[in-house]
This record gives sequence, structure tokens and C-alpha cells, in this order.
Amino acid sequence: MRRISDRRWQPGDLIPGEVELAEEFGCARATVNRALRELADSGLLDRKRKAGTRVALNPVRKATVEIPVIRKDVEARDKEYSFDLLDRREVSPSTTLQQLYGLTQSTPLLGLWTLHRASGAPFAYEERWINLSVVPEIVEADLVTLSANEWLVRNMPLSRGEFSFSACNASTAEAGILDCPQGAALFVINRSTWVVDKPITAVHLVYPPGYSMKTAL
Amino acid sequence: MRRISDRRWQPGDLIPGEVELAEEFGCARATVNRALRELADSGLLDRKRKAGTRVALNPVRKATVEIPVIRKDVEARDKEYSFDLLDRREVSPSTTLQQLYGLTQSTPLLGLWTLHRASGAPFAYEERWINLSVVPEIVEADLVTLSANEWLVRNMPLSRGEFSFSACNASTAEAGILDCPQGAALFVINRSTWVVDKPITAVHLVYPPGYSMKTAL
DNA sequence: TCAGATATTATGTGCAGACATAATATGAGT
DNA sequence: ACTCATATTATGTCTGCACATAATATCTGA
Repeated sequence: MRRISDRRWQPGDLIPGEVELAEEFGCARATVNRALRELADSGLLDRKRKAGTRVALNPVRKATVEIPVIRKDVEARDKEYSFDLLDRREVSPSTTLQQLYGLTQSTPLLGLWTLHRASGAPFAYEERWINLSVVPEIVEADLVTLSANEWLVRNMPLSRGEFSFSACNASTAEAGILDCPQGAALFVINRSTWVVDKPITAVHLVYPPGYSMKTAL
Repeated sequence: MRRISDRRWQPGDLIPGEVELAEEFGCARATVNRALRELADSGLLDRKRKAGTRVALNPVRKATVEIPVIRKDVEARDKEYSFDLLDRREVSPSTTLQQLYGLTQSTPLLGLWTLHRASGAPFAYEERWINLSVVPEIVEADLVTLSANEWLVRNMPLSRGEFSFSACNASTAEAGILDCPQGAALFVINRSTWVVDKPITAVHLVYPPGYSMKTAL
């Protein structure tokens, strides 16, 4: 790492092989291997069998973002977490949802509209749809004391997910809920999770002006 | 991983020790160790010496976001990348920049205002400040053929960086440049990079409406 | 009963050696 | 000069063993 950062090994350079480095540093090849593997995982090196290991040409491109579990996010800011379940009803998927997740009009969904608060102040507004044909049990759950997110984490097998981050202008409704001017730029996170290939839940999270998601590398 | 995802090992459970798993799977402890270490790195397990390994209670979703190297980002969308250097001049740091990076009013900065295009259409608008007291050579560089970002990657040692993602309303100027309505919600990436503890460059990237940054798992 | 010293134990990290695999380099044959 | 098979080689992965370290459990003595 030091040799990359002080440019003794420049981007694109072929670095010595594992055996050679092991000799130089007086350690086993397994140790060199682990070091190089970790650097490659973090995006600093490119490795190919037989071809050798090269310093990555465009190094800084993978940053790990911690996807906020909202309660933790709020507590990390030393605020008290609470949430209001604004609405909850069974719905049919909108055409948008049908297309995105390959649902039919008859798939029963549980829609939840939640306002998350940090010490009382609006922190994020969440619209969520849960696929009742896969998780029928959740209609029995008391989602007022335990958030839907935590219920799913505790009761559903681990699932693959997709996230997207974007921006949108506050609708009149969102402005009212988040206590901000209509049209204000809101930070948006969309999340979808599947179990195997069955869609479980889609979440649309909207943060009031001023929110920013930070990460370091 | 399968045992976690099908809930045979539930969140909070203490899983068998490495030796035990090694016996069960008929492999060496080092192999089990690597598997468990990788699962712990990805946030699925919590490990503590002597205490043992537990399934993580809140699977901290660590998504790796690929920080867009804009040219790659555009090319990945099958568009042709180009950029216009709208303005370039030496400036003094604004009070905001002074505070953020601990600069004095006399620190010379090179300011660059760039519009990145995808097949001609505005793709992102970039405001960048480069600390000339650290990188004086860059004033000599021809930043019209090679973007400042790529110049820095090629000529500066690897640096640590911070990113933040947020949203803002388009100013009149931004609206004109990005060809969108004034006040439209724009996706914003702020990036700062340091070498050791000297600030090198600060970048403010603004994407027109519709842009979203995606990531999986 | 309790504090402090000691033993135990699961993970953390390391070593040396082995075979697997993919990509390249080489050489034979046309 | 070109194609195809073969040899080489760097990384990928694994085994089996060893010691380090931190956290817990146990024991000892007042």
C-alpha cells in the first residue's frame, strides 16, 4: 500500500510476484497472498492468473456505503428515534410496481406509509409495499411497536437487494409531512429486496433538505 | 451463508467454533477461518475472540458503491463522453472552503468549472477547486484534452477521500448549464481528497433530474 | 464474600508445502 | 507465416500445524 501511495509502484505497473515479495518481506506466500488479495478487493490492485498483479489504473472507485438502518442512523446522531405509521392498507400494485417487479394486478400488497422522526423532527418519510403473496404472516404483525423493516429482518431469510440513490422535488404531500417547502430537493433512496427471485418489499425513502449520506475512503 | 439465509442460524445465534466447522465440512481451520472472516467483513457475522461467532443482529448492509469516474460512467451507458471546460481561473477560497479544509484566505486555488456530456447531452456539472500550494504543477497542464480528475489520478499519490451524497435545487446558473428547470431536484456528490493531511481537491458534482446511482446487495 | 491472579478457549495471524487453474509463452507441424 | 498443441508460470485455493491475543471462566487467598 505504501509503495502504491508514494508512487514507487505506479498505476499500471506490474508488481513482483508473490514468491518474490514473500522472500523480500521474509514471510510466507500465504501472507503476501492475503495482503494482495485484500488490496485487490479494495480496488487498488488488478490481479490475473499467470499475467501477474498490476496497480489499478483508476484506483478510487469502490466506496462502501453503510445502508442506513434508520433507527441506528438516528441514534448515531444522538437523537431519539420514533416513528408514526401514517397509513396502512392493502392495495393492488400500481402499473409502475407491476412492471418493475413483474407482478400481476391481482398480487395483494400491504402498503405502509411511515414517518420516521429524530427527537420529534421529521427525519425520513417512507413508502413501503410488501408482497403479501410471499409474506402473508405480516398482516398479523403489530407494526406500530416494531417497524416493518425490523419485522422483516427478524422473520425473513436474508435476501438480495438493490438500491438506488437519487433526488426529487417534494410533492405537496411530502412537503407537508416532512415540513419543508413544496418543490424542495429531497434525497431519495429506493430499495427493493428479493428472496431468491420473489419480490418481497419495495421501499421509497425520502429525506428532507439538508440530509446527506457520507462515506470515506 | 446458506444457514444464515434459511434461518437455521438465526440473528444473534452463536454458531459452532472454527475447529468444529472444519471437522463438519471436512476442511482445514484456515479455510473455515477465511469463510467466516469474509462473512464478517460483509457484515453478516460478528466475531469476538474467545466469545465466539454470532449471526449479526442487524445485518449492516454494506453496499459497495462504485464512485463514478465520469468518463467510465458515460461510456458504460454506451454514450460518447466529452466535456467542456467552461471556466478556469485562480481564486481564493470562499469562507465555506476555508472552514471545511482549514485553508487561509491566501491559499491559492485553481477553480475549474466543467460540463460533462454524454453524446452531447449534459451529463453532470462539476465545480472543482485544486489546492495550488500542494499541486502547483497543474497550472501548466493542458486540462482541455485530459480532465483534471485524470491528471490528478496520474500525477498525485493515492489519497484518502470523503464522499457525500445529497440533493439540491437547481440554481438559475445550474439550470441553464444542465438544461433543466430552475429549482429542479439535482443529485449531488461532494468529494474531497487529501494527501496525508493536506487537502488536494474538492469537487462538487451536480447531476440533472433523472440521474440515479444504483448498487446491488 | 469478593478481589485479584491464573487457566482456558475461540478467534487472529502466521508458517511451509501442495495442487488447481487460467493465461501466456513456446515449439512443432503444416 | 500461421495454427494448434504443449509447457510454463503466477495466482487461487487448500491442508495442517503453530503461536498470539483477548475475553471469559475458574481458582485462590484474605
